[in-house]
Amino acid sequence: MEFMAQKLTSFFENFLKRNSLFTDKTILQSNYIPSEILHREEQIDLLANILAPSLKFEKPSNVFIYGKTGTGKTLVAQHVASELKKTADLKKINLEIVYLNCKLKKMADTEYRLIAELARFFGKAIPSTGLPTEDVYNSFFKCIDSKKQTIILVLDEIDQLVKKTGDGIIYSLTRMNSELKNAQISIVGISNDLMFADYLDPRVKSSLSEEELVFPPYNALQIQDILKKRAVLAFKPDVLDDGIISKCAAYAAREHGDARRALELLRVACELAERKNKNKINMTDLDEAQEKIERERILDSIITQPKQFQTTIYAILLTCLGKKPVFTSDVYELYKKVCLQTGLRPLTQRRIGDIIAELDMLGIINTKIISKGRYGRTREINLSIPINLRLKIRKVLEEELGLG
DNA sequence: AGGTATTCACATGAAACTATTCTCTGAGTTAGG
DNA sequence: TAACTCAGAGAATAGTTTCATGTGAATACCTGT
Repeated sequence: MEFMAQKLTSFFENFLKRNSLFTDKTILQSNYIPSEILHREEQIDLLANILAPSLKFEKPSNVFIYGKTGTGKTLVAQHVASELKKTADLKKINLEIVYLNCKLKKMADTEYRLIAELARFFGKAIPSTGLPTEDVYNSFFKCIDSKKQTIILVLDEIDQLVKKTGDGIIYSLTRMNSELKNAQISIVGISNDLMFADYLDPRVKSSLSEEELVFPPYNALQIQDILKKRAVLAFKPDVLDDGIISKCAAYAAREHGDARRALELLRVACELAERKNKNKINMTDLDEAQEKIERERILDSIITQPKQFQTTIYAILLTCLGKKPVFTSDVYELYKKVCLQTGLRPLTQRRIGDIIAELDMLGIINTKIISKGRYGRTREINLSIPINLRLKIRKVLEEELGLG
């Protein structure tokens, strides 16, 4: 005991003595807003031009921004918005910019919540439930029309909202302009899904995308630039071995140019190196970081799933141990048995089918709909969990579900 | 042999149901004047 | 009579169930040579 305590104390002492490889870790975190945004000059310019009329109290065109994850859409939108707001405040112009992420659960992922959130932004107290949506609309409407002002509404991940609840909200919002006497609203929609516009009603589509902005993926060189710039701020000099940044960039470029991922990779690699008491990062750290990120992603998404989902995953896991091609029915049979053991009320196959589809979305499994001709049509399910992780996940799930 | 038509075993859609959380409304109750 | 309490009606939402319809290609079934 004494010895252990001694050991711990000295560990902590060493920890403090150990010089960190970072000068400022926050620079590499995804919510950090850099002072200068690289390789997006064109988009920044365009967006600024589109929104600028608001400074003269002319209604800016609605804009539709799309590009894959990690291409800087949100960053650019927020940057332009905050600059615009600064100028407007300086010139005493009534301009409000509201940024809402439609994907955040319990925030703006339904029509009611979106409007409620907007109304709250303008100082109304709106309860989370109980009121008819219509009332909230009215309340919001009255509130913004009480004075002459321009409102720019930035809706991030708008595709999630529309997929879930339809395009009625956007329609109402765009139409609102013709009823407002004093105020005016413009919408900036941001979407990851390039095909998103196809789901929209043509009328909504044309009004939402009066202007369109496309964010192409970064290429490897551009990611390198971004990484280098941040690395200078985030790390102490000479921490990075030659080639680390370019390898990092190469990884990310392969993953459709996701800069966020490249930054995360770099950060995690550095943390690992630091923990090993090294004063430089090398390729091994990078590889380990890659693996760690993947592992945590999977483990985390599994642990946070509801019981029914976990049970389904467990059933898939076990079914996959046996034979090669695994179908929905196989999983369902095993799922029912597992439910019997855990005392969980089994859901219908219909529902399990949906759950399997959702797990596919999450990237925990891989499914493909195949036709077995005369013998029907079903999903072929594959686990996309690396083999060395499966045992661990199985144990975790057994614990979560209370299985012996 | 070559060409349709069937058929299977689910997928996929739509609507309706259940349960929970929370508001609003109005009837009934209470306390003070 | 004003203030308060409390039950009931009604909304929003998430997670399901029920019922209905869709679907790709391996087979079964023809057809005419």
